[in-house]
This record gives sequence, structure tokens and C-alpha cells, in this order.
Amino acid sequence: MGTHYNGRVAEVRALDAYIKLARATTSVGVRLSRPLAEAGLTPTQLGVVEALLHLGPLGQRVLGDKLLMSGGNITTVVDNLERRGLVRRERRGDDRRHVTVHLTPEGRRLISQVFPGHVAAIVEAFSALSAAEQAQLGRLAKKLGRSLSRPGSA
Amino acid sequence: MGTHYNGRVAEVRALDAYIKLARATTSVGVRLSRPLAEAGLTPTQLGVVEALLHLGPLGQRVLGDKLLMSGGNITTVVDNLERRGLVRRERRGDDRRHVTVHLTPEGRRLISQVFPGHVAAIVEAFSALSAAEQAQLGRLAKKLGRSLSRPGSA
DNA sequence: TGCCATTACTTTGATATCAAACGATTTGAT
DNA sequence: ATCAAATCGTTTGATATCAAAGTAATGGCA
Repeated sequence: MGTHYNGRVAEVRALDAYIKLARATTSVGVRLSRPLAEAGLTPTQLGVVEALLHLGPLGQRVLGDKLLMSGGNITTVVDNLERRGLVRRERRGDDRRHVTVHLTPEGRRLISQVFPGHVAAIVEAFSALSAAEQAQLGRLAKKLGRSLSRPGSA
Repeated sequence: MGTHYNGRVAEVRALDAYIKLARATTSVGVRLSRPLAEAGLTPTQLGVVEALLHLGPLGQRVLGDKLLMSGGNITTVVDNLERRGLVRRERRGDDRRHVTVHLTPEGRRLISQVFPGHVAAIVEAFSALSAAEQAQLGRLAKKLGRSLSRPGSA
């Protein structure tokens, strides 16, 4: 039964780590979403406008890759942002399949206002961990995430 | 400028940890959801039927607390599971406001079939981390999560 | 006894999210 | 030059998710 026992231990360990990881991420997300909601932004919308602020105008495909979301979803989120006047779409002349998403002045103003508080909220949320613990958590999460996004790990 | 500089460092550290945490969680979730989809279950539905399997019949309120989701959402998810015959609702006689959610035999059969593979997928997903690293990740995530679910941390 | 506050669930309206099917455009190969 | 394959975005249909409003039942208090 030694093998069975080792299997159980490995299962409990991975399961435990996973549950705690998922719950912590959810809890941080809930905490961060509250101030965003007051500014009228969902977490996803924040991700899009923040990417546009820091990286400049982007195609929807690139946005989807950066934010790890499907193309169909990008269409929806950009639709909602465009309807609110925070971004605008622009068909590219050289390849009319591409759409480039631009931040409007209003969008730029909003994200510039909101982003510092968002970062402060993240710092606050992680304040229960020391600097070394934050770095360690980041290292382990990166190692885990990278092993899954690379083909060949399954 | 020393204070500014320290502030920046703290911001980068927390932001970096957060991004890696969120991405890792997303990546694990994507990996786990594929086999579930083949069995016809969403991750949320799995959470509900698994809780019912391991804890027995539960009220919707308790389910929401355990799975960290709103009451309205529980109604939706249980609706979908009930429509597919995997769970059934039962009004409680002593307090007719309460609904107890039970696993049906089909539901029990399905989750019993699916759960071992799900656990195996979690073990596989975490296999890039050593046992010690998994334990450390769990410890840090727990510390982070607990600091956020307790009142008074903000 | 009769309300009022509380509790449990449901409904509503909005956004998010995916997979799969679809439309438009471009590119590559012949 | 032409047609097939690949690429980019949109649409569709389904589930998830929340907050807030609504409904039903209970409990406490006067």
C-alpha cells in the first residue's frame, strides 16, 4: 500500500495548494473590483484600457493574447467600452481584417485617474505578506503558470 | 525621493506577484476545465456536486458560502443542474424558506466517475512544483487569502 | 395579536466568458 | 489569375456572475 499512500499524499498536497491558490486569487479579485465598480469599470475592462494606456493602440487579437481571453470575448468587451466612449475601433488600411483599438481622450483620462488607486489597492491587498513572501509567491506562481502555458507539460 | 523610490519598489513587487498569481490560477483553471467539459460539467457545477458528494445535502445558502458565490448565482447553477437531473431541490418542512439540494443517483454516479480524474489533473498541473514548493505556495496563498476574508484587514 | 425586521431564495438586468459557426479579407500555391 | 487555406473579427447560444429588487416565510417585540 506504500504506493497508494504516497499517491494520496501527493493528491492532498496538490489539492490543498490548488484550493488555497484559487481562493486567494478570488479574494484579491473581489477586493480590487470594489473600487473599480465605483469608477464604473469591470476588472476586464480595466485590463483592456490599462493595456492600451501602457502599450498604445492594439489589435484585438493581441489584446486577447495579452489578457488570456477569447476573441469573441474581446469583441464583447470592446463593444461595451466603445459604447461608453472609452475606446474606439479603427479598421486598418493595409489589412482590412485587422481592427486597432484606441483609447479615446475620455478613456485615457479615466484610466489615468483610476490606475494609481488600483495599484495602491494591490499593494494593500498583499500587505499581509512580507516583501520576501511576495517575491516567493510570485516566483512559485510564475513557475506553475509557465509550466502550463507551454505545450508539452501535459 | 527615497520614499518615492521605496513606494515604487513595493508597487512593482505587489503588482508582479498579483499578475503571476492571477495568471497561474487562470492557467490551472483552463487546464482543469477541459476534461470537465467532456464530461459535460462546468467548473462551477463540479464545485457544487463535489460539495454535495463530500458533505451531503446542503442548503443553497451554505453552498454559496462554501463556494464563495452569490445567492443569485447558486440559484442559476442549481437550476441548470436540476434541469439535467443531477441534483434535486427539497423544501424543508420545518422552515419553508430553506431549500436543501440533494444529489440524485445520476449526479452521484457522474461526480464519482469524474472526481478521480479531476484530482489527477490537479496533481499533474502542479507537477512542475516540488512537494516543498507546493506546500510553500499553499502556505503563502492561505496567508494572503485569510488576510482578505477577515474584516479589519482593509 | 400584529407588525417589522430578518432570512432564504428567486428574478432581473447587466457584463463576462467560451466554443463553434460564420463572414470578410488576405495569402499562398499552382 | 484562381482557388484553397489561413487569419481576423463577429455572431450565436450557452453558462457564469453579481448587485439590487422582489417574494415568501419566520421570529421577535410590543
